[in-house]
Amino acid sequence: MLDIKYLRANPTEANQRLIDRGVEDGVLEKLLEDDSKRRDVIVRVEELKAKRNKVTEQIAASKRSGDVQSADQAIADMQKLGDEIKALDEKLNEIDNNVAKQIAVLPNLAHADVPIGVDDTFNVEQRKWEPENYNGRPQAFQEKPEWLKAHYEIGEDLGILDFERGAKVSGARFLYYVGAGARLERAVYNFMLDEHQKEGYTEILTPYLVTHESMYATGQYPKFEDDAYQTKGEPSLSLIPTAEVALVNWRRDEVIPEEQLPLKVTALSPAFRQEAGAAGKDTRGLIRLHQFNKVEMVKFTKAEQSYEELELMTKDAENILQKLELPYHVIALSTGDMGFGAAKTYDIEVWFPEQQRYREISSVSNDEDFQGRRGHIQYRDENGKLQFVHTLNGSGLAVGRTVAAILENYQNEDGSITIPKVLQPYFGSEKIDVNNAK
RNA sequence: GGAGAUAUGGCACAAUCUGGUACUGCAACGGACUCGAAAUCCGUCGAGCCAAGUUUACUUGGUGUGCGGGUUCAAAUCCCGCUAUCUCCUCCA
Repeated sequence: MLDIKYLRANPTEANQRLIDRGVEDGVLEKLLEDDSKRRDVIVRVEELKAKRNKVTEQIAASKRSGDVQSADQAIADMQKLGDEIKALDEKLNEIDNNVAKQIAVLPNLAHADVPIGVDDTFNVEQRKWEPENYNGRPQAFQEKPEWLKAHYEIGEDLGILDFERGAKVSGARFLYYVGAGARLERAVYNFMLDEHQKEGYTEILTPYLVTHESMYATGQYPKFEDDAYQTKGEPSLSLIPTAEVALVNWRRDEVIPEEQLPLKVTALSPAFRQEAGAAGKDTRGLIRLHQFNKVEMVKFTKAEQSYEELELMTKDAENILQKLELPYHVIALSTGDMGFGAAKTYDIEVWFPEQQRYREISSVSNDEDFQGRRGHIQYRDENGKLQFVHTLNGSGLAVGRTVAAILENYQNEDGSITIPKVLQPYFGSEKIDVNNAK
């Protein structure tokens, strides 16, 4: 949520920054008009309430002193005032809700660093990384050999990814991992969690169903309600679209002791997404599923340290790819390509040799105080004043996409898969063989 | 799922039956005593949120007794609904 005081004080600047984030011109103007109406009503109703409080005190005093007559007179006078207050309160309530609704759907403002642009063509590459030693693989398969297969073909040929039965049981965009496939997935997320723990993140296991209030605090609701799965009945719960929701809300409505900041947590969870609006995109393979595993990192930080921590968190995600020896690059997202709550985002994209292109495998964002404000997550600064924490979130990494990247980058001409060195202790062997993929 | 109990400042609690400035203690903060500290004494102390005014820190008003409603001139107190916690029963991994 944006700070209404900032919007009031800097309407022109705020309007331009909102336009950069894809908000229509005029939306802010309407909001500020209603906000001004709101304050007019507050002034009026508070005057009346102050009067009522005074008279009520007098009534109490009269009754104590036994002056029943003047008390009765005052009570009769106050009846009308009570009705007025009630009517104004109702009106104020209506305006309040109206203003709250308008501000709830405004995205976060972008940090000054962020490239301005309407879509992903304005993103800017920050750096590129390739392993020195490809374990005997042709370098990034930049000249694509004829035998090179897409990850889903390898997976199906080896019998370790079963998309067909996934579709039978749950529909499109679901799958079964079988044997070595399931084990590889487990090796990957165990490796990731261990790495993050070494960097000081506390491992958390979270609920996967959360209230609408939680979805509001992290910014999924009310604007993106169609993207989530919800349970029937009261209260309706939402399946988390990312562990970020469960991790950030962990400390909702709390004041975090300053000395605990930055507070770093990590969690493995399935992520459930309707993928509304992605029909026909990435229909094959592990790239875009309704349910996928992801290891997520979240940080709660003080305001002045959040950008430094954003760089560090990005490095923590990159560290995983470097140890897995997978080529990637880091890009800074433009104002038009960032998510709703982000003030600045780096995407990490990993090389898929069969597609001959980079695909997103991690997204690391600083939301500044956007979520802290929505979810009332605070800390006391050195002056003892309450401040909203800054929150950061990043995939570290999407597990399914990592498995896909390993299958494509580590495939051999005979159809077998070499297991990346760092995963071998987790996986239990060095290879997935063609004839023995269990 | 059924029954009962509980929810009040940072903490512990009183006021709830019988509506009328939310008690007290601890902690915290300021001061006195002291070379200094402890003890003692005096004083302050409802966090937060909203608004107005002076301008950066205050002042005033509103709100604030788990949450949401209702009754009333007035609600911690009466009425309705909800949530969480505890106990018992039931069920279960």
